[in-house]
Amino acid sequence: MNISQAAKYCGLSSKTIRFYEQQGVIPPAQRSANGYRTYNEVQLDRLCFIKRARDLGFSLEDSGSLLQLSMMPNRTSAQVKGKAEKHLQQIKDQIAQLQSMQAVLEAVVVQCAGDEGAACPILDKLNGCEL
Amino acid sequence: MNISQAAKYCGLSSKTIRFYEQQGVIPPAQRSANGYRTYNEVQLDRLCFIKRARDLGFSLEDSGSLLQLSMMPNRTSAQVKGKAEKHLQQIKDQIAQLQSMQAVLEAVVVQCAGDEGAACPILDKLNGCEL
DNA sequence: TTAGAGGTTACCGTTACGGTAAGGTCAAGA
DNA sequence: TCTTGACCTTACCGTAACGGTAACCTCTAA
Repeated sequence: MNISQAAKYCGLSSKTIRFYEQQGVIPPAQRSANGYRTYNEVQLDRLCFIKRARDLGFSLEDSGSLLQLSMMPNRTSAQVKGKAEKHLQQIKDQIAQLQSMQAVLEAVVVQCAGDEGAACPILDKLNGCEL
Repeated sequence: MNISQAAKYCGLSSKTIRFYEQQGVIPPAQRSANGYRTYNEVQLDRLCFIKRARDLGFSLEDSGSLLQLSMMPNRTSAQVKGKAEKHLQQIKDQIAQLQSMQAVLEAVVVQCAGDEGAACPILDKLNGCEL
């Protein structure tokens, strides 16, 4: 299986797969006689694993670590859970931060006429006026 | 007022202020005889404006555009509201995405024993097992 | 034979800074 | 006066996770 087929199968781009390989997130793909990368089921599974971890917001480095753990029989679920919980907390923090931005923005957008006039509560807010 | 004092006043770093100037987000600061940047109230206000916009999640480019609008008497509040609403929508999208990650992660973290065993629902999930 | 599709490496650009280096400036103490 | 430390300057590298582009090779079908 060529790289573009593997990419389509996993929902990645060819460039992304090469990048993962170059970063050491996945082991180097085997090459056929013409130098093209080839992928078998095991490699496909690894790619999909990384894709799923990335979709859950894990960093590429963490995704690689999780893949390593997944392949180690002597791992402990505590190791994995630790990483997952840490990541989960980061997500919660991000959500909280975004929600506070959202609250301020919504409050101020509602008050803005959005017409041809120059008066604007949004700019007032950014200028430090309390309102 | 020197750059580090201005930085402290606005809650920025000196490097960040220099970066903003170099990016054209704020006009170049005046220099005293020794070549040091100096800041007066007007410049401080601009810096704080950018800081507040950044704190609301606006990109540096958008923050600069908003500052431009703020200084233009012939602006319309519709221009500002348009940018704010677009940004607000992006924030909402980000929150939704993070929340879906959070839901999956929480569901799977709860099921993980987090002990010395190798069995791990988190890795199962990443390996594509439905559970 | 040739065109087009797909493969390869390599390098630049993105965002918003932080880190570090190499050097000039200023105020205060010995 | 000398020095020391804190502050300023510019300039360049690194970050995360790719996408874009160039220059070139390889395969397949008409």
